[in-house]
Amino acid sequence: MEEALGGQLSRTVLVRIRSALPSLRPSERAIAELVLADPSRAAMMSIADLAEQGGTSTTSVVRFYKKVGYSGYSDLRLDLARETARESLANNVPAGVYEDINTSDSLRDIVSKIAFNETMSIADTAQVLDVDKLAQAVEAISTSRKTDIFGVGAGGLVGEDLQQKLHRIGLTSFSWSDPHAALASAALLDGDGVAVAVSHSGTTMDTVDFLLAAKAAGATTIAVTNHADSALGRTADIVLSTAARETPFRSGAMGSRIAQMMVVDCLFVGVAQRSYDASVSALKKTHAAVQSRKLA
Amino acid sequence: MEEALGGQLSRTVLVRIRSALPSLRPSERAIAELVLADPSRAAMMSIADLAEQGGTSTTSVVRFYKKVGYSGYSDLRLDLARETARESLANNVPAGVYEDINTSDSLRDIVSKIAFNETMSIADTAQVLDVDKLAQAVEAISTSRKTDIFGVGAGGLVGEDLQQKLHRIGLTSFSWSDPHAALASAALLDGDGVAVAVSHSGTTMDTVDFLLAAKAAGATTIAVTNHADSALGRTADIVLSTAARETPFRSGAMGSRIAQMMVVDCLFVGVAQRSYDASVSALKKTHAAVQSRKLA
DNA sequence: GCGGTTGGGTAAATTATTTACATGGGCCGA
DNA sequence: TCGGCCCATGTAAATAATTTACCCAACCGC
Repeated sequence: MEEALGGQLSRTVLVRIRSALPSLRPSERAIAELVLADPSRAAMMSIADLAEQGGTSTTSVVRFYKKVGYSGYSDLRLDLARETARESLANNVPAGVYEDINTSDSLRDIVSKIAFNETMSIADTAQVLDVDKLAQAVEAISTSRKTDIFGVGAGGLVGEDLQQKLHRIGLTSFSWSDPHAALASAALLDGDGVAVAVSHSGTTMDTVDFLLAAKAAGATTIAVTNHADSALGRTADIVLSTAARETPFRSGAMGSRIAQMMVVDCLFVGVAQRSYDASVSALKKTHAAVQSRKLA
Repeated sequence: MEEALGGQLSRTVLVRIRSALPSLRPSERAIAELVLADPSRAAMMSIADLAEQGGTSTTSVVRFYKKVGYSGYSDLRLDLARETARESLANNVPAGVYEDINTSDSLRDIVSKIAFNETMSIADTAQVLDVDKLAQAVEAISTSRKTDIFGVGAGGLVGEDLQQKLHRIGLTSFSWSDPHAALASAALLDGDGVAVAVSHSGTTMDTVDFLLAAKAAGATTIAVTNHADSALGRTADIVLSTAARETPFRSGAMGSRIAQMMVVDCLFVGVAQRSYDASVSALKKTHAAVQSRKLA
């Protein structure tokens, strides 16, 4: 009973109550049984409620939770709430989220499946992402004079996102959507430049050509791709791997785009952190700049 | 917010707090931020504790939780406990992921924090997303003659993403980045048209103007925003709410963009599913079309 | 039947919460 | 620049919850 400490470390209230049961006196036991019968309801009752429903007094309720090991009633209450929340979650895993989306899915199913898929894409990518490589990429971009970014289709949007972000902390970067313009810019890079290519498959010719041009010009090349051993991956100096789940509606490219965004965010925050004060001040300025276009 | 009912049915406290944030007064917001910074700790604090730590008074704490939609403090407390229990189970969360990113974080920490933040943004959004509203939006877009999409900054990228997706299944849609062009196109909409606006805050003037123009022209208007009670939300016929976590590096807009993407994906898949065969065949064609630009 | 022990409760003390009301600072019109 | 008004916030009183102090009754062994 000496483990006061607020009770938050306690494992499983219900188990403790159950094991204390034999040592409880009748009126305390009545309370215990009430709690065990419906813990989530109990969590929402006051001491007085509990006492009344158990046909006893508030004092007995107090004695009950002290014997179970709590120093205060709200500690018990919170633990009860936590534990029931945990259990309801465990029973709540929506069936079939792994499957692809089909005609019989309700909109609710679709939302669940997409949420699951995208969540997993992020989690997997976080796991797969090589922090050393990320550090190299951060270093390269931070010290770069100019960063050219290229991707087509969905990858292009991710590239634009990175460009917007880098720009906002005062770095010079360009995101190209036209392959010719991208090639031209890449050709003008030098040893102080960086080229970033975004492609899920890593097989898009234009994207590979872009990195090749940048490499030929002497720049550091970075690839964001799901397939490190693709043409793109083999070309790049630094490969940042995504781990997207591309199940539902394959061509929607939902998981891959989310995973790429996540990598780009890490890249951005890593770069911003290296010059923290300058970045924060730049972000403040850029934020303030758009405030005039906002309503109250 | 009509779901008082003691709070036990409430979806995701943190989401509610976050979306109420802009409408809170400074001292209330201090409390809100304290809670968001460490919800599980907040669950164990009394009103007085919270007031003291927030440098304000108990009254402000009361006003805070009333605005967020709770009728009593213990309701909030319990929900906080439930939710943090759920989250810590969902992805046995490394310590400190709630905090903002700071100079002492390693790259590994950064990756963890971003992954957690984005994962939760998706999960929260999935929970908060109103399926009926989504169905209405899907219906409107599916039967629309033309869909105009507008957003600025990060919202613009999300809009482009939606445009690309709709286009790929053969629907006529445009994503505008220039506000004048957007207004012009919106003005030409009619009852068969749909306008989609993407804005986290819902307060960007250009975006609101765009929806107003579309509405005046007779089109169905859809808003994707974190703040349903913003100017944008009040303007739109259909509001699709996101529930982004905007903690780390606030202006990075990472959580909001991910959440918006997720909503857009649901919209897209919903629309695609309504005409499943046509969509799948269109997707095959568009996929095949870009194969020629790919390497073996 | 009498001291002591055990179970249980009443009511008072303490602490937490909610509500009512007061204050002060900023903004707008004159 | 002044006065009034409103908004944000706080102080303090009222209420409701909790915890503690203390009391009573039943039972048990002698």
